[in-house]
Amino acid sequence: MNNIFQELANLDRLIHEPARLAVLTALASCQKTDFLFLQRLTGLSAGNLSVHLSKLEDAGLVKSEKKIVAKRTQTHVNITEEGRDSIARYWEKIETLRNDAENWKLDE
Amino acid sequence: MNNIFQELANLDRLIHEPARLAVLTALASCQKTDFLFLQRLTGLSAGNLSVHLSKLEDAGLVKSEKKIVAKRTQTHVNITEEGRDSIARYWEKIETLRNDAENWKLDE
DNA sequence: AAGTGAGCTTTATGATATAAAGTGTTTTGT
DNA sequence: ACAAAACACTTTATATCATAAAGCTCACTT
Repeated sequence: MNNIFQELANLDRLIHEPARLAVLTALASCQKTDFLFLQRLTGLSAGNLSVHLSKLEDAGLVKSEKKIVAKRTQTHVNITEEGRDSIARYWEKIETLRNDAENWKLDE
Repeated sequence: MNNIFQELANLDRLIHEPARLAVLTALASCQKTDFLFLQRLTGLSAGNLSVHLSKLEDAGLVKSEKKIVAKRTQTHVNITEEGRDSIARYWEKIETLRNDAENWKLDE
Protein backbone atom coordinates (compact mmCIF):
# COMPACT_ATOMS: atom_id res chain seq x y z
CA MET A 1 0.00 0.00 0.00
CA ASN A 2 2.78 2.43 0.83
CA ASN A 3 5.20 2.29 -2.06
CA ILE A 4 8.66 3.79 -2.41
CA PHE A 5 7.46 7.12 -3.64
CA GLN A 6 4.78 7.52 -1.03
CA GLU A 7 7.37 6.78 1.62
CA LEU A 8 9.62 9.45 0.14
CA ALA A 9 6.75 11.92 0.13
CA ASN A 10 5.99 11.12 3.76
CA LEU A 11 9.45 11.25 5.28
CA ASP A 12 9.36 12.48 8.85
CA ARG A 13 10.01 16.20 8.61
CA LEU A 14 11.18 16.45 12.18
CA ILE A 15 14.32 14.57 11.17
CA HIS A 16 14.40 15.26 7.45
CA GLU A 17 14.63 19.02 7.84
CA PRO A 18 18.21 20.00 6.87
CA ALA A 19 19.25 21.80 10.04
CA ARG A 20 17.94 19.08 12.34
CA LEU A 21 19.35 16.37 10.10
CA ALA A 22 22.74 18.01 10.48
CA VAL A 23 22.39 18.32 14.25
CA LEU A 24 21.21 14.78 14.81
CA THR A 25 23.81 13.32 12.49
CA ALA A 26 26.52 15.29 14.24
CA LEU A 27 25.30 14.17 17.65
CA ALA A 28 25.23 10.56 16.52
CA SER A 29 28.97 10.91 15.83
CA CYS A 30 29.86 13.03 18.84
CA GLN A 31 27.74 11.40 21.49
CA LYS A 32 27.62 14.59 23.43
CA THR A 33 28.78 18.10 22.82
CA ASP A 34 28.15 21.68 23.75
CA PHE A 35 25.97 24.27 22.12
CA LEU A 36 28.75 26.44 20.73
CA PHE A 37 30.60 23.54 19.23
CA LEU A 38 27.43 22.32 17.54
CA GLN A 39 26.85 25.81 16.29
CA ARG A 40 30.32 26.04 14.75
CA LEU A 41 30.01 22.57 13.29
CA THR A 42 26.66 23.14 11.61
CA GLY A 43 27.09 26.81 10.82
CA LEU A 44 23.65 27.60 12.23
CA SER A 45 22.87 30.86 13.99
CA ALA A 46 22.41 30.64 17.75
CA GLY A 47 18.70 31.40 17.61
CA ASN A 48 18.17 28.94 14.87
CA LEU A 49 20.05 26.17 16.61
CA SER A 50 18.22 26.91 19.83
CA VAL A 51 14.82 26.53 18.20
CA HIS A 52 15.76 23.32 16.42
CA LEU A 53 17.17 21.82 19.60
CA SER A 54 13.94 22.65 21.41
CA LYS A 55 11.96 20.76 18.82
CA LEU A 56 14.26 17.78 19.02
CA GLU A 57 14.08 17.89 22.78
CA ASP A 58 10.28 18.13 22.77
CA ALA A 59 10.28 14.99 20.65
CA GLY A 60 12.64 13.24 23.05
CA LEU A 61 15.47 12.86 20.56
CA VAL A 62 17.98 14.96 22.48
CA LYS A 63 18.35 16.14 26.01
CA SER A 64 20.25 19.24 27.01
CA GLU A 65 21.64 20.20 30.36
CA LYS A 66 23.09 23.47 31.51
CA LYS A 67 26.31 23.70 33.43
CA ILE A 68 28.51 26.48 34.70
CA VAL A 69 31.98 26.15 33.25
CA ALA A 70 34.56 28.79 34.09
CA LYS A 71 31.75 30.94 35.45
CA ARG A 72 29.90 30.83 32.19
CA THR A 73 26.76 28.94 31.38
CA GLN A 74 27.27 26.14 28.92
CA THR A 75 24.58 23.99 27.36
CA HIS A 76 25.53 20.39 26.74
CA VAL A 77 23.46 18.41 24.32
CA ASN A 78 23.08 14.66 24.55
CA ILE A 79 21.42 12.45 22.00
CA THR A 80 18.94 10.06 23.59
CA GLU A 81 18.60 6.38 22.78
CA GLU A 82 15.47 7.24 20.86
CA GLY A 83 17.35 9.95 19.01
CA ARG A 84 20.14 7.59 18.11
CA ASP A 85 17.67 4.99 16.86
CA SER A 86 15.67 7.53 14.92
CA ILE A 87 18.59 8.99 13.02
CA ALA A 88 20.02 5.53 12.30
CA ARG A 89 16.67 4.35 10.98
CA TYR A 90 16.31 7.51 8.93
CA TRP A 91 19.61 6.96 7.16
CA GLU A 92 18.86 3.29 6.57
CA LYS A 93 15.47 4.15 5.16
CA ILE A 94 16.95 6.75 2.84
CA GLU A 95 19.47 4.27 1.55
CA THR A 96 16.81 1.61 1.05
CA LEU A 97 14.51 4.00 -0.74
CA ARG A 98 17.28 5.14 -3.01
CA ASN A 99 18.16 1.58 -3.95
CA ASP A 100 14.54 0.58 -4.39
CA ALA A 101 13.92 3.58 -6.59
CA GLU A 102 16.89 2.72 -8.76
CA ASN A 103 15.65 -0.82 -9.32
CA TRP A 104 12.03 0.15 -9.62
CA LYS A 105 10.06 -0.93 -12.67
CA LEU A 106 6.52 -0.02 -13.48
CA ASP A 107 4.53 -2.97 -12.13
CA GLU A 108 2.50 -1.27 -9.38
CA MET B 1 35.28 25.54 5.00
CA ASN B 2 32.00 23.79 4.28
CA ASN B 3 32.10 20.59 6.27
CA ILE B 4 29.77 17.62 6.21
CA PHE B 5 27.33 19.04 8.69
CA GLN B 6 27.13 22.43 7.08
CA GLU B 7 26.42 20.72 3.80
CA LEU B 8 23.65 18.76 5.44
CA ALA B 9 22.22 21.93 6.93
CA ASN B 10 22.31 23.61 3.54
CA LEU B 11 20.81 20.93 1.33
CA ASP B 12 18.82 22.41 -1.53
CA ARG B 13 15.25 22.51 -0.29
CA LEU B 14 13.82 22.60 -3.79
CA ILE B 15 14.87 18.98 -4.21
CA HIS B 16 15.11 17.87 -0.60
CA GLU B 17 11.46 18.59 0.18
CA PRO B 18 9.74 15.18 0.53
CA ALA B 19 6.98 15.61 -2.06
CA ARG B 20 9.33 16.97 -4.71
CA LEU B 21 11.97 14.39 -3.87
CA ALA B 22 9.34 11.72 -4.51
CA VAL B 23 8.24 13.30 -7.77
CA LEU B 24 11.73 13.81 -9.14
CA THR B 25 12.87 10.36 -8.10
CA ALA B 26 9.80 8.84 -9.73
CA LEU B 27 10.36 10.80 -12.93
CA ALA B 28 14.00 9.74 -13.03
CA SER B 29 12.72 6.15 -13.19
CA CYS B 30 9.75 6.72 -15.47
CA GLN B 31 11.25 9.18 -17.91
CA LYS B 32 7.84 10.57 -18.65
CA THR B 33 4.42 10.07 -17.21
CA ASP B 34 1.07 11.71 -16.76
CA PHE B 35 -0.25 13.79 -13.91
CA LEU B 36 -2.74 11.24 -12.59
CA PHE B 37 -0.24 8.43 -12.61
CA LEU B 38 2.24 10.57 -10.70
CA GLN B 39 -0.50 11.44 -8.27
CA ARG B 40 -1.37 7.81 -7.64
CA LEU B 41 2.28 6.88 -7.34
CA THR B 42 3.16 9.56 -4.81
CA GLY B 43 -0.17 9.71 -3.01
CA LEU B 44 -0.20 13.49 -3.22
CA SER B 45 -3.41 15.48 -3.60
CA ALA B 46 -3.99 17.04 -7.00
CA GLY B 47 -3.55 20.58 -5.74
CA ASN B 48 -0.44 19.68 -3.90
CA LEU B 49 1.13 17.90 -6.85
CA SER B 50 0.18 20.77 -9.12
CA VAL B 51 1.96 23.32 -6.94
CA HIS B 52 5.08 21.19 -6.57
CA LEU B 53 5.24 20.56 -10.30
CA SER B 54 5.00 24.30 -10.92
CA LYS B 55 7.98 24.92 -8.69
CA LEU B 56 9.98 22.20 -10.37
CA GLU B 57 9.01 23.59 -13.75
CA ASP B 58 9.94 27.16 -12.76
CA ALA B 59 13.34 25.80 -11.80
CA GLY B 60 13.67 24.01 -15.14
CA LEU B 61 13.78 20.52 -13.66
CA VAL B 62 10.62 19.27 -15.34
CA LYS B 63 8.55 20.28 -18.31
CA SER B 64 4.88 19.50 -18.66
CA GLU B 65 2.73 19.47 -21.75
CA LYS B 66 -1.01 19.23 -22.09
CA LYS B 67 -2.74 16.93 -24.51
CA ILE B 68 -6.27 15.90 -25.23
CA VAL B 69 -6.65 12.14 -24.86
CA ALA B 70 -10.07 10.57 -25.31
CA LYS B 71 -11.62 14.01 -25.11
CA ARG B 72 -10.04 14.71 -21.75
CA THR B 73 -7.14 16.98 -20.93
CA GLN B 74 -4.06 15.13 -19.80
CA THR B 75 -0.88 16.65 -18.47
CA HIS B 76 2.30 14.80 -19.30
CA VAL B 77 5.34 15.52 -17.21
CA ASN B 78 8.87 15.14 -18.55
CA ILE B 79 12.02 15.39 -16.54
CA THR B 80 14.59 17.67 -18.17
CA GLU B 81 18.28 16.93 -18.52
CA GLU B 82 18.90 19.40 -15.73
CA GLY B 83 16.30 17.67 -13.60
CA ARG B 84 17.86 14.29 -14.21
CA ASP B 85 21.29 15.63 -13.31
CA SER B 86 20.03 17.40 -10.22
CA ILE B 87 18.27 14.43 -8.72
CA ALA B 88 21.22 12.14 -9.50
CA ARG B 89 23.61 14.56 -7.85
CA TYR B 90 21.32 14.93 -4.88
CA TRP B 91 21.29 11.19 -4.21
CA GLU B 92 25.02 10.93 -4.66
CA LYS B 93 25.58 13.80 -2.29
CA ILE B 94 23.30 12.26 0.32
CA GLU B 95 25.17 8.99 0.09
CA THR B 96 28.52 10.72 0.35
CA LEU B 97 27.44 12.79 3.31
CA ARG B 98 26.11 9.75 5.09
CA ASN B 99 29.36 7.89 4.60
CA ASP B 100 31.46 10.87 5.56
CA ALA B 101 29.40 11.39 8.69
CA GLU B 102 29.83 7.78 9.68
CA ASN B 103 33.60 7.98 9.37
CA TRP B 104 33.86 11.43 10.83
CA LYS B 105 36.17 12.01 13.74
CA LEU B 106 36.57 15.25 15.61
CA ASP B 107 39.54 16.86 13.91
CA GLU B 108 37.92 19.90 12.35
C1' DA C 1 27.88 51.71 38.26
C1' DA C 2 27.44 51.99 33.53
C1' DG C 3 29.00 49.54 29.61
C1' DT C 4 30.40 45.35 27.08
C1' DG C 5 30.43 40.71 25.62
C1' DA C 6 29.26 35.80 26.14
C1' DG C 7 25.74 32.39 25.76
C1' DC C 8 21.90 31.58 24.91
C1' DT C 9 16.08 32.16 24.47
C1' DT C 10 11.98 34.35 22.85
C1' DT C 11 9.33 36.81 19.56
C1' DA C 12 8.42 38.42 14.80
C1' DT C 13 8.55 37.82 10.11
C1' DG C 14 8.58 35.71 5.83
C1' DA C 15 8.46 31.56 3.18
C1' DT C 16 6.03 27.56 1.93
C1' DA C 17 3.43 23.11 2.15
C1' DT C 18 -1.13 21.71 2.09
C1' DA C 19 -6.08 22.09 2.11
C1' DA C 20 -10.05 24.26 0.24
C1' DA C 21 -12.31 26.36 -3.36
C1' DG C 22 -12.70 27.28 -8.18
C1' DT C 23 -12.52 26.57 -13.51
C1' DG C 24 -13.62 24.45 -17.82
C1' DT C 25 -14.98 20.40 -20.17
C1' DT C 26 -17.36 16.04 -20.66
C1' DT C 27 -20.46 12.52 -19.44
C1' DT C 28 -24.65 10.75 -17.34
C1' DG C 29 -29.21 10.57 -15.79
C1' DT C 30 -34.13 11.85 -16.70
C1' DA D 1 -32.22 18.46 -24.09
C1' DC D 2 -30.93 20.14 -19.84
C1' DA D 3 -29.32 19.83 -15.12
C1' DA D 4 -26.16 17.53 -12.34
C1' DA D 5 -22.18 14.94 -11.38
C1' DA D 6 -17.49 13.62 -12.67
C1' DC D 7 -12.76 14.71 -14.56
C1' DA D 8 -8.50 16.86 -14.60
C1' DC D 9 -6.53 19.95 -13.05
C1' DT D 10 -5.28 25.31 -11.17
C1' DT D 11 -5.63 29.08 -8.03
C1' DT D 12 -6.24 31.04 -3.60
C1' DA D 13 -6.25 30.79 1.46
C1' DT D 14 -4.58 29.11 5.57
C1' DA D 15 -1.66 27.24 8.80
C1' DT D 16 2.88 25.61 9.76
C1' DC D 17 7.53 26.47 10.42
C1' DA D 18 12.46 28.04 9.46
C1' DT D 19 15.13 31.89 10.21
C1' DA D 20 16.29 36.58 11.54
C1' DA D 21 15.97 40.08 14.92
C1' DA D 22 15.54 41.44 19.44
C1' DG D 23 15.89 40.40 24.20
C1' DC D 24 17.59 38.46 28.57
C1' DT D 25 20.89 37.12 32.25
C1' DC D 26 25.12 36.96 34.24
C1' DA D 27 30.04 38.00 34.44
C1' DC D 28 33.66 41.06 33.80
C1' DT D 29 35.80 45.52 32.80
C1' DT D 30 36.80 50.50 33.38
